[in-house]
Amino acid sequence: MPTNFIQELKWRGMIHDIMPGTEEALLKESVGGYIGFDPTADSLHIGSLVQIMTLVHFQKAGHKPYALVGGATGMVGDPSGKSQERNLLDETTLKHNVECVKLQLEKFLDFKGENAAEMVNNIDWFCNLSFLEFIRDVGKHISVNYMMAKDSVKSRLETGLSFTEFSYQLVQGYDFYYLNKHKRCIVQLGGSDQWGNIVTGTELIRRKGGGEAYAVTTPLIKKADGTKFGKTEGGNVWLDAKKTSPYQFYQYWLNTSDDDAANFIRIFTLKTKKEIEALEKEHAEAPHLRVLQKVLAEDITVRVHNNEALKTAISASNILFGKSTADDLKALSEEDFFSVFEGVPQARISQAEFGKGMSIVEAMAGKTNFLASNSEARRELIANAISVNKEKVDEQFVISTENLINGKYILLGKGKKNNYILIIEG
RNA sequence: GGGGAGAUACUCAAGCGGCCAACGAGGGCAGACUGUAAAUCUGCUGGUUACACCUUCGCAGGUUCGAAUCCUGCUCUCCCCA
Repeated sequence: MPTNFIQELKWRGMIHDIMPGTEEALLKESVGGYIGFDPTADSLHIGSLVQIMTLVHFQKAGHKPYALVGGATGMVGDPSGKSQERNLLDETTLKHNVECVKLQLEKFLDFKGENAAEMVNNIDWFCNLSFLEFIRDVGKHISVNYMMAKDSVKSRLETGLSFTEFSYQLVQGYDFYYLNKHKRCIVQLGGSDQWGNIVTGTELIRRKGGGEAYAVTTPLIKKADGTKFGKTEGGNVWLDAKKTSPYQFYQYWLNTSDDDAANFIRIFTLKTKKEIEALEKEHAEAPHLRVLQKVLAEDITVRVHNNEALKTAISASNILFGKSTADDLKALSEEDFFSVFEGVPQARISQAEFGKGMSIVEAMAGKTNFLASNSEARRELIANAISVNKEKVDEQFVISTENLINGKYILLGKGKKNNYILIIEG
């Protein structure tokens, strides 16, 4: 007997829109449900984490989750939320992306047991479907008028969209139909921008076979300060450790504002209502300890990466933001040093170039490009923002061999949050 | 087709012959405070071999001792009338 999936999402604030009858249908018996992931890059980013969590909850409620990687839909391009026609990815890149995304998704779901998760790729049912078959069997059931009424299409009529993007909703709709017919998939989940596409699917299922089909969408995640969720100056926050190091990943969550932390912990962790309320109380009593942010960051980092990565991220954070000194830095073994500072920008300079020493300005800008120009380095030095091995320095400072840790590397810093490692190669 | 307005640094927006590397606001960065927060206060926000020099105010020329500011042409944008 399944538990109440919809109520679970509701108290977590994860429901934007829901089709009438969905809750009842999901309570009757264990069924299948799916979410599609776009292979637009070779890694998912934390925006997709909402969708992943929805699938996780779906499975926990006793249903069978299907994670669909859009090998076929990726070839078409979803116009939803896009103001311009997209460029198509070539097939090789697409294949590569599909494989990468698949591997990432596999981490989160349980592929064993009665309601084991399943990975599907829509290229498998599209590759043998001919164009004529498609427009006869699928296109015949959905009117152009209906398709044009969708926001994703309507908002593009002024600027234009290709037939390819226009057809997208039919392609995605067919996915739903296919999974509904072959895998007993009765609900499609997704972000709120997917509502239109999902509904085309339920419509197709009803018209083509009279089957039952439902839809649930999650809200777009917003931050209280109005900036985009999941973005930093450096770009997206990725799930791939090669693109966003576990340290940066951990830091992103740790820096969640008080206003957002309570929402995020509901959405991105599996903590129960009781646990979360207790944490909120604790946080309210001692806000400076930032219990919510810490639990949030730890929980997600462990699930996306692993325990080991979390440990390193925490120790890196303690060293960079805690009370540690130059001596603590020097006490780290070389291996620890580099694993702690993985993901921190690095530059290498030859022994010859370093010579007996190097001015701090050259080390920050001229020779390394950590900062855009020597002028900027000077400005920051005057503002007392630059540190060498955690100690503030002034413009006169010259880095000498004595400052090098283990004789070969050194930690430079600008302000509280920017660190750079300079390595002298022998 | 006719008439008018405009194009200034990341964005908005002053300046209309020398005092302009260019007011101000936003954004960004940093300092203080703090909780690696918010709010607040302060400084910075073209480059360099730095009390000077160099490159910048749509593009290309010109006038002048000297122009972002004046003239000519070009490109683009907006508005009004038909």
